[in-house]
Amino acid sequence: MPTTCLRLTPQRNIILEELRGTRSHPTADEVYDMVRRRLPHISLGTIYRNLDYLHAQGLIRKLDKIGSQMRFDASMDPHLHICCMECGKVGDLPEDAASVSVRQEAMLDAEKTFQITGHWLEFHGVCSDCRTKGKIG
Amino acid sequence: MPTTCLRLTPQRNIILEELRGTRSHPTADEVYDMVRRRLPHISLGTIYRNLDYLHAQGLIRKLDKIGSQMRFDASMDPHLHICCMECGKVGDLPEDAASVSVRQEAMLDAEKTFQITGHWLEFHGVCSDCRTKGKIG
DNA sequence: TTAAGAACAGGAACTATTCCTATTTTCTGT
DNA sequence: ACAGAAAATAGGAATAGTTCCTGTTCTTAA
Ligand SMILES: [Mn+2]
Ligand SMILES: [Mn+2]
Ligand SMILES: [Zn+2]
Ligand SMILES: [Zn+2]
Repeated sequence: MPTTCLRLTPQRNIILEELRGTRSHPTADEVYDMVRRRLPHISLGTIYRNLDYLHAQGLIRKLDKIGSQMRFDASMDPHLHICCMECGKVGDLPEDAASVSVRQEAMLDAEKTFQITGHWLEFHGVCSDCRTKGKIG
Repeated sequence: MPTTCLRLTPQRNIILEELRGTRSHPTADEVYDMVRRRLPHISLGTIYRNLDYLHAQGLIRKLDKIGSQMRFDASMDPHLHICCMECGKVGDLPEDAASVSVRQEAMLDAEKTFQITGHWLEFHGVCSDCRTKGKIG
């Protein structure tokens, strides 16, 4: 059996290290800026390709529903996200902060057409920076 | 007091009528195709501008988290959405099909930084068309 | 060692959406 | 009804996040 081994090139390693070193859920070009300090000749295409690769390998998360740009997250333990409606900052919520309960009887009709496989839940709010700005300005 | 009156131009009226005549949650250029049959000279910019206007006036919904394109929905009664992971089709679920319960104690820590104002919940699944295609092909 | 495959840098292409501008339509006060 | 002001429109250019392409370099496995 051909083992689909994980190939960790220097570029992939450094992308992963940088992502693991932040809690800011950076966009692709924020990752680009972080990685370029250590690999000045890396290309943005390599950033995108390898973020996709690492996500496909199950090593990082890809948040494609938050804001207008994709964001990436190296923490794989189950948790929820909250996004500031003013500045777009993304924060973490503990996994048990909220739960989604589904009423089967109400789903039955929908299940005739759609087979439900999962869901996406995200929270919206205002971060502390934007709240203080709002009070002063 | 200056009353901010609702301006319903012919273009806006027809966009609204077409959107109210479908349950397909169309994208902007699908609305464009629908409206162009009745207004052959309308521009895509007018479609976008007026879909934004109608959304700002609270007359339609704008689904910006589903798939890679915005989708629009004229049914304003509260309901949830389910999106086919194969073809991107969007369907409705009754509002009481699912509920999100939030554990206040788990939120307290997060509330110190983020003030939570709302949330977004959407379901993922496979539509019946894609299920039959999968079985045959 | 060598051939095949994978990943790379750099930059072009793609595309959904927004922006710009000259023209037309609608509104408001007289 | 009329004139001036404000808003909306058509058409097309610009923007920007992401993907794709190409020639080159690196890695892996006989
Ligand atoms: Mn996170
Ligand atoms: Mn709907
Ligand atoms: Zn903020
Ligand atoms: Zn489908």
